[in-house]
Amino acid sequence: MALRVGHDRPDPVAYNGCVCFPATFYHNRHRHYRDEVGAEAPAFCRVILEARLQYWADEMIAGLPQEEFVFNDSKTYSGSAHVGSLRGPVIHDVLYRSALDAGRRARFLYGSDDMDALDAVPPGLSQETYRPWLGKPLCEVPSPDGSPRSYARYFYDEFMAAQHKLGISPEPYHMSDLYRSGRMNGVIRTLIEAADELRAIYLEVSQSGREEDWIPFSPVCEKCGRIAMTRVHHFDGERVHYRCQPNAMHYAPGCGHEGAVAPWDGAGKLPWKLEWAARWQVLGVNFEGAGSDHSIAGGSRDVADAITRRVFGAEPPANLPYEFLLLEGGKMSSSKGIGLSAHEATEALPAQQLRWLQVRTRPRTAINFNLGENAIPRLFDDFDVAAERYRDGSAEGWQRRQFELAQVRRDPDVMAGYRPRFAHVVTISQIPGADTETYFAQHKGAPLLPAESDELRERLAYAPVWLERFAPAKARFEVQESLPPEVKSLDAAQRRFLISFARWYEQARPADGESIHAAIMDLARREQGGAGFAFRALYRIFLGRSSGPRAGEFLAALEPSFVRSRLKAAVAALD
RNA sequence: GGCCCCGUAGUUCAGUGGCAGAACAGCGGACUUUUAAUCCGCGUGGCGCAGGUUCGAAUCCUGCCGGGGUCACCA
Repeated sequence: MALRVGHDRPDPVAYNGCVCFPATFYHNRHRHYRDEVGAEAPAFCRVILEARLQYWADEMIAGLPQEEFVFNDSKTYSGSAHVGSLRGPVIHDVLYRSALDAGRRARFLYGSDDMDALDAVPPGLSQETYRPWLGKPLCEVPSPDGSPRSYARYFYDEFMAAQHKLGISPEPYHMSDLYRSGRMNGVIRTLIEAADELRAIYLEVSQSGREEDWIPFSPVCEKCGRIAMTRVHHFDGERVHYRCQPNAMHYAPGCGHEGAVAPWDGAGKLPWKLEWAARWQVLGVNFEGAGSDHSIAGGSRDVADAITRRVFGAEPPANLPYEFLLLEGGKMSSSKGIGLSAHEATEALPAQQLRWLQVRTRPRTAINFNLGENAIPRLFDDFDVAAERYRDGSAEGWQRRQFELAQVRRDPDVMAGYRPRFAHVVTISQIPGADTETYFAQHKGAPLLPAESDELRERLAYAPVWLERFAPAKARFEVQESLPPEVKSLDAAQRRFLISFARWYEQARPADGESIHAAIMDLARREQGGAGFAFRALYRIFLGRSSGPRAGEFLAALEPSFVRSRLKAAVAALD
């Protein structure tokens, strides 16, 4: 927007009870007064910089009139939900918490679209067992674990467990319950009777035609039990007349049955785009973000919005299009076996870091999620930096909110507490017998608070997972149980050093890493060429390699009797 | 082909009209060169390219280049 001094005037912004103007206007005004009036600009031209420093969720909530927010999100469980599916729940949970923090009333609903058909058998499940179920509603398909719950319910429970780990606890619902209880009956009738209008909406909004006798409903076939390929061609006021079409879907055939059934109480379902609009009415949803696949111009969100306005005469929920979570730069696909399920992700890295990863990124930006090399330690580091800035007050307002909303549990002691660097914990965790609690209390400079001990224990518990699955080889080390045979490769200077170091260690009985480090340097100085040879000798006999963690602290953390016997054995082997 | 997102330090990314930032890596130091654990210090930059708007552009507009995503039906 181009502004001219003394001409255009931007819309004022209400902020904290003051009327303010955008920065551009202020600067133009300021120049105008300075150059043409020869005076200071009046005080009413105030630039409120804080306004653009808000966290996106708070800004969004502040801009909406809802007295009570009803957030909704849902998913079809045709298999394990992949980790990218967590983006919707995280975004909605952040908005939900933001609304509550703003003093609004709010609910957060999460649905299982379990009237949808099974459209593929995911890899890992028996093709023979599940092929007969293709095309049937997920609420009817048996669970993979043999339990009485449905296939959809099994994967729903798995995904909700992952959500709970991230601190997300929406109110659950299942579309099959909504249909069977009759709560959908009213909107089903409205939509079936509005078939002509719906056909027009499809044509206008998404440029896709529907046949003249198209009725928007898919009954469960009374003969074969499939729902995906039934086509209704007539509604007589009470019953829909349908045919189970043999060639409608590529993944499973219809049985050819022709019948008529009352479309109420779970006898079938609405097509997706209509069902979306219908459930908004039934559940009173007034905010629902949509993934970028739905958010295409003329896509399902546009159709659902148009139906809400034109058929239900209501305003559609506020929208927030969001991008996906990509793994290693590519889209995850459970059917191709690429990617990681949400459940697996909560085992591959701590829930707190998984939540942080998503909360720190704005919804419209795709998250490129990596697990390899040092990605996870860096995630810890980034989180810890945010925590430190939160603690010492140097964080901007939006950064504070980002950190608050990233918390799995909003525990003030944890948020403000000391946290050991993850890479540090990884190293200490590999030293057998190390007293980690004491070690990190010493590093902190004070005893650990209960919440800090918990945090340490969580990191200690996760360290072996990272070491085993993702760490580069050089991050791993192992104290050798017996003297490594490569001790023979040590040279004369290293042998002399080990003899004198063993003697010193025997006499000094050192208790702390610093004095050990000092002794190593001291003894090494007696040889030529720096201290490297001495450290390499120690790493060789304890770890079987030529480098390792800081030697002083490392040796101090080991059992003294073990250190003595290993030194003795090494000296003996070198004779 | 249409649409959306991204392109900023070696790397991953913040910043979205007002003095180019952080983390990690790196470099220097903490005993006279051990180290992917600690501490202190140091920012290494044509903000993808070309125009435009503006007093002022990484930020807004147009076009282009590169990367990713998405677009029948179904969901």
